[in-house]
Amino acid sequence: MSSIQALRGTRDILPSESPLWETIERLARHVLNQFAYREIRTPLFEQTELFARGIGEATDAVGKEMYSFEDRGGRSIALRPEITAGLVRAFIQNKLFAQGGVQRLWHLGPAFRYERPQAGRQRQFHQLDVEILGSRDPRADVEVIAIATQLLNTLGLKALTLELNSVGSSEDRQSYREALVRYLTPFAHELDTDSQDRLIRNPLRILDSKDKRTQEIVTEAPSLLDFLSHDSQKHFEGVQQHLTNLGISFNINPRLVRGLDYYTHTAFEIQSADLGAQATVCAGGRYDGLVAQLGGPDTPAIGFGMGIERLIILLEQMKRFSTVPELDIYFISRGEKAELQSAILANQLRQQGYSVEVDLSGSAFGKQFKRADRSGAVVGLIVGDAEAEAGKVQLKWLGSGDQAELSQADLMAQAKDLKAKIAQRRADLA
RNA sequence: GCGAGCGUAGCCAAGCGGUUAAGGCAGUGGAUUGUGAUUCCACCAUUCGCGGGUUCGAUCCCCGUCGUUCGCCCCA
Repeated sequence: MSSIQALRGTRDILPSESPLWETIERLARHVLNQFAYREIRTPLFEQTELFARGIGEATDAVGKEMYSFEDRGGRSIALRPEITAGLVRAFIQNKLFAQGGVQRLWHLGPAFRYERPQAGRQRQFHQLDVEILGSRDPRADVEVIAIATQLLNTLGLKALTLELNSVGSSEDRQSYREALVRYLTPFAHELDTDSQDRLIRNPLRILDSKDKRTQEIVTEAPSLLDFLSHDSQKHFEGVQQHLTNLGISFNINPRLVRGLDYYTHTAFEIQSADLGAQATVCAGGRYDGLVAQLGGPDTPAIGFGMGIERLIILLEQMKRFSTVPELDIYFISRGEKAELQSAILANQLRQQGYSVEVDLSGSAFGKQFKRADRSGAVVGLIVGDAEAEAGKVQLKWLGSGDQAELSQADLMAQAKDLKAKIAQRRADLA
């Protein structure tokens, strides 16, 4: 145990898991392309102040969970606890607003929070972040939701629910907050201790308390939806209308409250029952004030973050994706001359577009065949002393065991043919 | 930050106070200098996360510590 371990809450993504990550990344890229979103890559760390100002000093993500430190120049730096703030900073700094119209952006990468790890939660975790800046139109809200649902559908995930709410403008929320506190204060001593604390710090969060008694009290509480201004209400109705038009079903949840300060109007979460305590795979909302708050021009925006690790948990439960690499050819050779020849042939075949693995062990043919079998290759090419002398090679179909000898020159001459046959063989198996 | 469970090989594990620390998978070598999911044999933990304590004796009991898992808080 004296060897160095990965830090708590961090994890290695091993070769057995990385194909799943690649699948998610590939499909995400594809769907985002369909929606005309463009990738942006921003730094993993930023000035601490960006997060303090953008996300909110009082939020847990910033107040107690941020990895912040002083660099060698005495600047206060933080690893990003989420992606939106940095993306908005880049939007402002690079004056992307000057290109007019709306900007559709996405980014996939790690974020960091100093929390106790548990199911679906790590200190370094990955998020797909999708944002559309410059539109107040409810269709923009629905567009990002449509991206999320299409991506999840493409991955084959079922049994997810879209929870939808509007938290209104900051004025709406302010008046609601007062009404809520007015209602709850007489019950203060009956609330669970966490909620008593929240009554002062962040009353809206009491709405989704897990405590039974608190839940009972909250059922009778005034509803946020009754405090929406006319405009807020109209926007919310627009969102619902467009969702319905697109055939995306949703569940209005007046208790859905987002954790970060910058949200306004639309708030949504996509949840799964199969994730344990962290049910949310994807969460987002509108943040019309954030860009201005960070020093940019007044720009409405909406987006979401999707937790890749949580997605992976769901996909692994389905066991739908293969983790076996696609290997065409496995080279078996023994003897100095044979090993030399097979190295050359392997390289030529790679240049022809094959994926080729060469057995380097020099061990008995029996062992090499065993490894060839397990490698998942379709074809085994064997060069021993006899073949090396005669300039030949044994071509073996590892599935059926059929084997034929041909000259190395013929092998290369028929390389195109072979490729079609390998594809055919693989299709037959699938 | 708080609560609970668990740490025996690369993986899955049995043992729960007496000293040879089961078994399975994987791996390596061999039976078989050249043909693979069959079979057989051998090898693979001076040691049970780490430190301390109790005991004649501790993988097993106690304390601490680290890690891990699940939950709370919070969140993707």
